[in-house]
Amino acid sequence: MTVRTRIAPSPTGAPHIGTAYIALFNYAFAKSHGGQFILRIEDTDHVRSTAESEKAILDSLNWIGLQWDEGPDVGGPKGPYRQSERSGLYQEHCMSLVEAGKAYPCFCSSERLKELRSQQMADKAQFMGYDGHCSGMSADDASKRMENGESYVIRLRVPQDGECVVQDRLRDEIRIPWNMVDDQILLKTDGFPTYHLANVVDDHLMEITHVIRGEEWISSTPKHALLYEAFGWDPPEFAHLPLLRNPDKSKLSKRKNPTSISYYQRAGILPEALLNFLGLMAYSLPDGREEFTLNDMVSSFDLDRISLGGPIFDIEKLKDFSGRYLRAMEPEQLYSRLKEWGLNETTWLKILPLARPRLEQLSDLVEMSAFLFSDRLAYDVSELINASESGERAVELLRIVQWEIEKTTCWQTDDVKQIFSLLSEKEDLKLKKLMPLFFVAFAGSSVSLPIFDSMVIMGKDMCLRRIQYALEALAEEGFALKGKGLKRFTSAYQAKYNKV
RNA sequence: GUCCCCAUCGUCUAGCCCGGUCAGGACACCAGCCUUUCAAGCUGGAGACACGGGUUCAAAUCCCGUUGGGGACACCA
Repeated sequence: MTVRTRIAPSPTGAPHIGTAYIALFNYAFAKSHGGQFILRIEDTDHVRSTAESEKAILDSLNWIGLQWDEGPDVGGPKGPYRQSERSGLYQEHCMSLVEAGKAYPCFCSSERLKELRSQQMADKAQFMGYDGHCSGMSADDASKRMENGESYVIRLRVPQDGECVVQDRLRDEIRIPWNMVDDQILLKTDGFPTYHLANVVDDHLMEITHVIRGEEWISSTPKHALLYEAFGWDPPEFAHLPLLRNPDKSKLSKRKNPTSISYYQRAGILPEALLNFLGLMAYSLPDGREEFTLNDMVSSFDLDRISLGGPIFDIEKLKDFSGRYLRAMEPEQLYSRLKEWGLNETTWLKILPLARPRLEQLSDLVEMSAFLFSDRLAYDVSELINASESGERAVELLRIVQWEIEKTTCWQTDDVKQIFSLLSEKEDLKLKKLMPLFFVAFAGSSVSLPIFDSMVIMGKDMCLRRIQYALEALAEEGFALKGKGLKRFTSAYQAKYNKV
């Protein structure tokens, strides 16, 4: 039996550093056993999935140096590798479960479910989840209602009592009482599968032998185990990796840390250093070496050496690693990496039209454009505060723009401009009044190159990071939104900006 | 709240499975050396077995409990 592992990202946002981390271990495990590593796109959430995001994920994983044997771009014998192109498969499989009585149609409205949930919350119920309202319906009744065109979902029939024993490669067996598991939706109203169904069907059909994924999945593993059993399939071996954490130990999140791989790319972290560093998270080579290549890791890889404490993603140490790799390069090599990174003709030709009207000496150019290549700017906090009505107001405006940037999927000058036009309109402030703050936040000075174009050159992730840096600088001076104030501001923002 | 997972320097970790070396390394920090400065480099320093009970001649290591942290509880993955 050849080992086959997979990474199954969902294309619903910026490529996440955690995806690369999980992918790395899947890759290392498969390759160390002479097996295959597969990339599958889990785009069953058709509302949130985008083609841009899918592309960004593939690009990022490629950038970091991970290559898959099968995937949507390279093809393979078990394709298609995009779940949206496999809908028929899930429906067939799901209906076979219904016929066998292992799943059932449910006609409950989302209103009823919402009510149920808030009731459970209010009662502080021990069990939160579906109450099995439709589970006892006769097959006749159900098919009648389906024929009548009523919308429905298909739910998995989960045992009422007893416990599910899950084998985890990295832990002892995990026992979860069945009454903690609710009748999971398998097929949504739109006919698309949920993660649980699609994942199990695909892992089986793609002959995945080892499911190496994040710890967040432990509690839904019983559903997956039950599905394998219902289909009469042998389950793969499960290994749940500890989650990457923020410095405050919570699960790594973009609110508290840059999580997008493309940010690290823009910031000039070397991909081999990032990969090396990720290999140090929850893992160590048997010989204790800290600097290693992907091949080094593969050749000595031992999944059982994973340590289970959730590692904090420490950017300082990542920078140190990047520095080691950089310093080891010959100047020629360094120069070519610099060009590859972005210090090249293409970039300069984008910058020059912006800089030209402002030039007196050629030498002006370097200072003028330095911020486009920087990571963290040396902020003068008083400038940040003075560029707005007050420190508090600066924080609010930066926050709004942060949220608005996150919402955009396109990143051309017009898209950027639109963000600020909206802000100007909603906040009833002229752009001239509004923009100084953002000049300082993005460029480090209220006098700079045209900011919308500059933002496009820097890229969305770097812009987001600059806001974070500016917010940090303001927080050091005591200007911050947190706790209840943040909550109140967030809902006010949503009411104001999210008009549908 | 309920269920589940986890627990060695501030951080990443070695050691744990198979009890017995001053608990080892790396980042960060501090000091010295080198150096026109800084960085890098080199040398040194400070810094951890969460707590309480067992088992044992002996516990970071095995067992139980407590505490702490984290995750999950969606027609998201």
